Amino acid sequence: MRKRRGAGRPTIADVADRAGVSTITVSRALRDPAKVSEALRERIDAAVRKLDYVPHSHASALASSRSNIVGVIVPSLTNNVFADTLRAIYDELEQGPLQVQLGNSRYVAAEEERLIRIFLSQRPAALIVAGGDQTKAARALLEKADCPVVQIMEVDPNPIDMMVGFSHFEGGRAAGYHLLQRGYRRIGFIGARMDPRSRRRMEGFAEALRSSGRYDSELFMTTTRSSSTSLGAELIGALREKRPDIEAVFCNNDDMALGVLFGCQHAGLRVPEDLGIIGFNDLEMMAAACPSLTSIRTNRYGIGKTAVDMISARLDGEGPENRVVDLGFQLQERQSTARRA
Amino acid sequence: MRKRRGAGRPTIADVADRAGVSTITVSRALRDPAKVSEALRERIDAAVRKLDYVPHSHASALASSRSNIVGVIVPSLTNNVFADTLRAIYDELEQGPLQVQLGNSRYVAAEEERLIRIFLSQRPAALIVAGGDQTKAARALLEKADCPVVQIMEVDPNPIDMMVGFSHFEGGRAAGYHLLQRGYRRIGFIGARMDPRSRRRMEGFAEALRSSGRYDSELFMTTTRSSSTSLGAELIGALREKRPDIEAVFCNNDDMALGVLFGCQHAGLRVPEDLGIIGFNDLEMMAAACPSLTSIRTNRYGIGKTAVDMISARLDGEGPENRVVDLGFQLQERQSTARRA
DNA sequence: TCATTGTTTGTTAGCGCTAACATAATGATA
DNA sequence: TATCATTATGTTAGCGCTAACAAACAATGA
Repeated sequence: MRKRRGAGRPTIADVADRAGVSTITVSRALRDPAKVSEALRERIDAAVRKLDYVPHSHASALASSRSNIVGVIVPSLTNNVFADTLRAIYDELEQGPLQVQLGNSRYVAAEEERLIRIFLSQRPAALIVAGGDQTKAARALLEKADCPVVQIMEVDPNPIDMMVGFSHFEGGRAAGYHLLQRGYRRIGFIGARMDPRSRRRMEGFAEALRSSGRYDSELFMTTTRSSSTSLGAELIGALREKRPDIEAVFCNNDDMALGVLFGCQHAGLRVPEDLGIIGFNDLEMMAAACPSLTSIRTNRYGIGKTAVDMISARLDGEGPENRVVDLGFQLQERQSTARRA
Repeated sequence: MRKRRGAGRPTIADVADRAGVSTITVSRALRDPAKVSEALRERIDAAVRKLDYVPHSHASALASSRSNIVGVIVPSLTNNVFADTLRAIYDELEQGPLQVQLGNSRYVAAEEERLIRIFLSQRPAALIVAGGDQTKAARALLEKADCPVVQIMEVDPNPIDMMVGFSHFEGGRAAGYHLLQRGYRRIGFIGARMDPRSRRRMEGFAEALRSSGRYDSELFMTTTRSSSTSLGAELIGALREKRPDIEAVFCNNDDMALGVLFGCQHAGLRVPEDLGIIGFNDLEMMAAACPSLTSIRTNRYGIGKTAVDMISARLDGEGPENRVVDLGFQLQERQSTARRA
């Protein structure tokens, strides 16, 4: 006799035998209990517990051409911004039958496209991708994917399917208005990485300054290097060397803002008297810093939670109420911009 | 005729037809090209490219009882320490055929055990878990798992299978010796979360102080709350209230150390003159801070990279050279402990 | 009473792939 | 040349599950 493979763990057939029913009834009892009578359901549940049965997800995926995997593609694993959103996704998803599969696109659109291909080849239950700047090919793939797709971190009137986030342009603009309102006049911008979302923040910021005739491109300094605290310190140094008259600066994220603060302290500058600082995202340390740092607070955990809610609603057959959800942002005013206007 | 399911994407049979060979030959050509002759291999490769064929991982996993998934279980997604290690794992793994599946145990041993069960039920190619403090049941499961298992972040003479990390006890001890050597006398400890690794750091630290007769339990303050910058500021305030004579403090991680710095600045204390500060991990911002912060540097990226190397070696049939790899740590002396001894 | 509808359970045939065995082709050896 | 070992390819039978169809049964109503 030919050797049996993979023997060992109990299968759905073992459960069916023990409960005295057919395998399909077990399958139904596990996936959609309402389809099975009370009596059988109880016998099946007992058998499952007794045998310590765990469904074989690969077999299920093969038979149904539908896996229990939710693919999540983010551009960075080290950026705290995504960490909070990921945490929410895991918190929400790990309770149900769905599993997270995480991909790291490293801020490279082609890499994102490659990951989308790989994930789609596994027939995911749903897909979550960051932002709205996919390649044409990637967008086409996602549009014809027969699973829910949620774009996170941004809002856009033309989502691929669903979207939850906030307007980076408006966030940047709010930062600009705040500095203007505080009476700062020579206002600059420091940005690292300059991915599409950072760019939109910068554009919103520039727009605000322009509306008051205060836009000065010489005070804008960007780099494609990845953001870090030391880079923030370095760039404010370079910017002040070029333009010692700078009065305030908006940083494209909080790490950079913290670095600017440290740079000022090393240079003996007073914040906010000599330089006003505003960051973006409002990470936890911003409130603790000395002086505390003004920032634009974003609801990163809420974005992850909402994305999963949207997916769940769709999988349960209810369309979500809105295909695009704007979770907004709030200005957190703190000492670093508290100059007497 | 009964409706066919899942039609659509090309299967291995389509590739086989086009290349004029059997399916098993295609399967072999893709998994182990050396087993197939040059001529066929080329025809198969051409067919694969032409059809844009992507293997169906679930079908493969089902047939072979072996998936291409490497399960990774970490206690936190927001802790930067794990972010660096995860990044390394992704960097190394995403080049090959293996996929990462990430689980978040939230520092709860029972949750870790649950995740281990789920992951093992998918017959992973390998498993990476943080630390050496699994529940008995979890350890038993991992010991009889028929896949490579790597414990990361720590070293221990009795690994489940393989291990890469460093000694937290020694790291803590090094911090203690450093403060003693700098001439600090009333030396304290601030720790949040107090997971097993933090506890070992504290024990090593206490050991160092004891060896000089400088251990004072009143100067040790811990909490199970999760670590954050604001918590660091809060705890140093509480500690100084109790013992205003404290001269230096070791924080169980860098976030806490940064918070202590901010707390001192808010209170008008000079660092390092009034209070010496040393952290743990040496995150990027430590060098940028003002004053720059002393820390124990750990090789987090290297840990992830080594873990994957060990797995690859094992999967390629070569055992790794050593089952336990100690990547060590280095003291990074900076301004925050630069008191004239 | 019997057709009609809905509900519950079962039978069958795969999903796409690979392990195990089988066989053909090739080379080495006596 | 016959024999054996080796390599290259093929045939067959599942892996564990679920979609589609089928059948049995109960409830309903004219």
